[in-house]
Amino acid sequence: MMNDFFIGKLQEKGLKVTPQRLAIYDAIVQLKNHPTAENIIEYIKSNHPNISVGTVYKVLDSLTENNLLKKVKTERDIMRYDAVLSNHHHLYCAETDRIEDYEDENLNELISTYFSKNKIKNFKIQDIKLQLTGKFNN
Amino acid sequence: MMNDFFIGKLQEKGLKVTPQRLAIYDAIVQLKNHPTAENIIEYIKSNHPNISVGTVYKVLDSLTENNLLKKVKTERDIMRYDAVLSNHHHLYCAETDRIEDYEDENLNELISTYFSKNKIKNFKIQDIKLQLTGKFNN
DNA sequence: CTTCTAAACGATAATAATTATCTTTGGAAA
DNA sequence: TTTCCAAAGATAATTATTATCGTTTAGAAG
Repeated sequence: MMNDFFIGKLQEKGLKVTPQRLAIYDAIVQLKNHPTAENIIEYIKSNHPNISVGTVYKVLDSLTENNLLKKVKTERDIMRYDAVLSNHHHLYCAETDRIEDYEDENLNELISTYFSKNKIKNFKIQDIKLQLTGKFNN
Repeated sequence: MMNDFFIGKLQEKGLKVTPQRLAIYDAIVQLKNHPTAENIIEYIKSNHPNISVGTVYKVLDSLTENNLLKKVKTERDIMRYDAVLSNHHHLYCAETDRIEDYEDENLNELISTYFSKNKIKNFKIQDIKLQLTGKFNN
């Protein structure tokens, strides 16, 4: 089951497995479009009517700190969250604020090969992320 | 002179050339590290003690709308601004929040060639931006 | 050089997202 | 069962940003 991975990760990090954490994580997985805190609250409201806004932010924060989630930043000043942890890039439409994950091993290969041949002076790369801005056809 | 370019751009866009706009633009150019609105206000306070916070935000907004500035987003929820308009990428250190511009025509070439051969289905690319996270050596 | 007017500014209030504080709770461990 | 602490809930506070609105000013026109 999907959540077994997440439960395992929580335990591995010494974080308690709580209904709130499960619900929030599940919401991010279900809400494909890299939801905001507000989206998440809205989504889980039916099952968890009493969840506190502060709790959602705290959970998002601790999960991010523990690398169980990633923050996604856009042009707007609202933080969004991503449950996909594998190395991937983002397709972003500025008009609709839609974000989709884009995985491309060949591209990663190409870029990291490039940088292994062309070092940047005074900078040690830890992560390379591509933001592809444009328009979705559907 | 540096500002002639900017003044020309303002006029071209039908925007009035005001001391505030000149000061704000100059601040962003001088403050190398992609300043926040607050950084800018702090910087120009000596010459323009009476500048209003709202004005700074409005100027940043209209200059961004008119493509005289670019917004730069980081993990943090503070917007930062960039006066360099040529196509470039960013080197970003999450620890120090330092951001440097990174221009690399060969890399741009490499990536755009890749995407002209490998189209993304359902997505039309308008802009490709690389966020290189890591550490500066100085 | 004056006049005129929309654009821009300054001051201030308002909003929205996020964070902090403080109390309560629930479940693991003694 | 009692103790203990991480985590949740409620609420207040903060922070960046936006909106409002009266006043000023850039710059075109006379």
